[in-house]
Order: sequence, then C-alpha cells, then structure tokens
Amino acid sequence: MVKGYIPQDKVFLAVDCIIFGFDDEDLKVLLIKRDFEPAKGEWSLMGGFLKKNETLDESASRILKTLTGMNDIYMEQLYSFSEVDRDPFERTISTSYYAIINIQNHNEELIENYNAKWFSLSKFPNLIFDHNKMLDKAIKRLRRRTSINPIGFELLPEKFTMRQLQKLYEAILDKKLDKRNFVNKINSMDILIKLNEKDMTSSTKGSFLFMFDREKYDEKQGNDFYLKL
Amino acid sequence: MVKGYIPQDKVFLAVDCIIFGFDDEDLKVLLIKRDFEPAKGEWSLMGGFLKKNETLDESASRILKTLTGMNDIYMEQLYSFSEVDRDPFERTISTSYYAIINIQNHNEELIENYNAKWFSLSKFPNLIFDHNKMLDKAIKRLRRRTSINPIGFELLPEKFTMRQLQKLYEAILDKKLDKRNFVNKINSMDILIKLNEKDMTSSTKGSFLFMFDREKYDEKQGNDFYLKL
DNA sequence: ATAATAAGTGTCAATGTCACACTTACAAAA
DNA sequence: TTTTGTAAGTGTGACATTGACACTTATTAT
Repeated sequence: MVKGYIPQDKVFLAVDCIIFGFDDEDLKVLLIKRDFEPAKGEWSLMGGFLKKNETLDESASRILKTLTGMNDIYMEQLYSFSEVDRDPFERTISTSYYAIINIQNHNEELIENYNAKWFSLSKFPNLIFDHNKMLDKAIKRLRRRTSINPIGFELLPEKFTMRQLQKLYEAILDKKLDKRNFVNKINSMDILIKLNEKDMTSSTKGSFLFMFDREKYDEKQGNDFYLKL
Repeated sequence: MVKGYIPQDKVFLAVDCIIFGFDDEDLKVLLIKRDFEPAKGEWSLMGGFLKKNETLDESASRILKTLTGMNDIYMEQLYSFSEVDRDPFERTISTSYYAIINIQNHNEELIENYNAKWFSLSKFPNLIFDHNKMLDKAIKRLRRRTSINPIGFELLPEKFTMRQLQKLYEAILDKKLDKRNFVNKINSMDILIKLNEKDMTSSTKGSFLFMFDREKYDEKQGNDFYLKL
C-alpha cells in the first residue's frame, strides 16, 4: 500500500444532474419521482453513481442520455457536495452537473418511465437530500453564465424569433428587459443569422426567424467577447 | 443493499490545494516536493484524502493547516477532476480547492518539513498527474474572482499602500494598470480606510497606509456591488 | 542648494448603458 | 371596404463608465 491510500476511506461518488429546459414562457427543470429507496416517492434530481471506468463528465452524459435519450447536451460541472450525512443511507459525495436542453427534443417515453416531470422554476416541489441546494446553485450559475456566454441558444429551437430569445433571457435572468435595447444589444453582438422567413403564429404581421451563427460565435470566443444583459 | 449502491463502485476521493501567496512583486504558489510514492521526488500540489467524517471543505482546511499552520484561510472549491488514470496507482477522483494566504503568516518550519517551496507563477516546475491543469484552472478562477469580488486583500498585510495593492492586482491579472485610474476606481468603491500613518520604506516622501474595511465591504455585498479592473 | 525618487492627483474624449413611444403590417370583425 | 386590434419593428438623447494621458509635491541624500 502506498502512503495515504487507506481502503476504508473509499466513498461512493454520485453524479446528480440539474436539467434545464424552456417552453416559450418558463424556464423549467426536469425532476424525477423516485420509485426506489431511499426516499421513495419523493422528488429528486436525476442521478447515478460514478462507474469504475468513466470520468465524471462521461457519467453525467450517461445519466442525461438515460433520461432524455439525447447525446451532446450542453453540460457543465457545478460543484461537489459532501456533507457527511447528506445521504442518510451511506456516505456519498455528489458531484452535480447542470445541463440545458431544447425541451422539444427529449424522449417523452423515457421521461414517463422514470416518472419525470418538468417543473417551472417558480413552482417546484421540495427535493430530497441537498438537491434543493444544488438546484439553487445551478440557477445562480446559469444566470451568471448566460450573462457572459450565450449558451441560452441551446434552449431554443433551431429557428426562433427575437421575442422568443428575449423571453428566454427574461426567464433565465428573472427580469423584464426592454425590447429595443435587447434587439440592439443582440444585433451588436453579430452572432445571429436573420432568415428570410417569418413565424406567423405569434401575430398577424409575423416575425422574422433567426438562427444562431455558431461559426461567428466561435470566432469571437477567445477575444474578449462577452454578452451582458 | 439499496438500489444503485454497489460497493465496488467506491473510489478514493482526494483533495488537492492550490495555495496562492504574494510577496510584493510576484504572485506565488506553494508546491511540495514529494518524499513518498507515487511520483516521489517530483513536485505537486499539497493534497490528502477525504476522511470518513469530514466534508470536502473540512478536508481542505485540514490540509491547509497541516502545511501552513494557519486557520481560517480564504478558500474556495475549484473543480473535481476524474480522468480514469489520472492517478497511476489507484482510481482516484480529486476535488481541488484554491486558497489565498498572506505569505508572511505561514509557518516556515512546517513548510520545510514538507519540502515545500513558493514558486512564482511565471516560473514553476512541471507537476505530477493533472496538477498542472488544476493550477491553470485555479489561476483563471482567481483572476475572474478578483475582478468581481476583492478577495485579493487576503494576500496583503493588514496595512498596505496603494502601490502594494496595485502591484497585487497587476500580478493577479498579469497586466499593467494605470496608477491614477486604479486609485480612482479603488476610492470609488469606498471599502478602504486611509490611515494617518505612512510607510517610509518605499520612498523618501513616504506613502499612506490603508486598511481593508470589512464592514463597509460586507454592507455592499448583496447589492450589486462589484469591482472591475 | 540641488538632485533624485516615488507619491499623489484631474480632465477630457469615447464608449456603453438605459429609458423611452410611435409606426407598420396584417387579419379579423364590423 | 373600412375599421380595429395585435404584436413587430425601429432610433435618439441623457447619463455613467472607461481609459488615455503628465505634472507637482514631499522628502532624503549628496
């Protein structure tokens, strides 16, 4: 045995995922109703245990795929939670990840299998263990992140209107934004493609659709480009 | 056994600490030369294993105290690293913390016992495992953090001159700042107490000493106060 | 006296941010 | 066919912030 490595210090390492989605009005989070112990019947984040041969990122991807059926989800490690009795059954450390997905792309069937449900951030149930703290931290991080880095686009369909984009940012930042200022700022960033196509569902006049221009965005990254709303 | 908890999935959870200090000119990091396996003789961050009955924060505090003799060090969890073979001896996940200390307060003797040494950030040795990545991430985080939240004061003696404070920020941000703009900005934050006392070592004229006003600072926190340099 | 050294101090131009209101395009109803 | 209702789309001006820039002051040593 090499100095310092003492087998009884081994612990379970869980990965819990805060999954954000957006549905035109509200920022939502995907929660599961546990049909297994401990805390059966209560709401929690989707989670799992780190396996022998995977990294934390891989573990989070696996868990996300299990519940949503989706690959290549935007995802970021959040924080590792370690209160000694956070899990009443066994000492378990949990590294949390948050993910943001286009709410239309997920697999309905899987979600039903797992008793999962989307909850508005303004009204969600109490969660097991320290999952409330995790969600809280994820929301704060998401807000800060979207102010710096327009990851919010992951939450919208491929083609979207300015109004949708503004609503998304209003939902994430939880405040009203001025329409003109918003459009001016987004335009000044020059990372959208305006399509010759209108969405006619929202008004009689119709509103132009836009796409996120990932190429332009990637170019700007690394300079000192950032978004402040 | 409760569903999901499979004993063979248990892992070692290490805590590695990036310890920053400042000495009037340079931002420095405290590294140890390992006199134990694995990687004996190489440089690394100070670390240890999470114990059965401590949180990650407590573990990091314990490790910091072991090497510096100091309590109540400013410290923040950084990231959890989990590459499968990051530690060649055993599967080990590492949660890293960074800490910033007043370089004059540490215990010289302890540092010698652990073969530890302060290295300038502009010139430090290669580190074992993924410790280079950790250090890199810590520097980036420290830069962002000090731009938002003036934690930098932890790195200075209790009484300091404007010049010292400016040099500290120049060291952290790795760029020259304009003297007048710097003073104006710091003054506009109104979180320093100007003392009726001069430091006479740096010039014939002498320069006024200041103290950090934690009360005023704490008041401003929670509003939307932040420092941008 | 004067030479040398670091401390201390203010202005202006450019840019970014924020508040603010009317016109336009279209469809549905009268 | 005119009117009405609805959301889309668009520009300006006041104010605050940022950043570039250079001389005077206090003191000690020569």
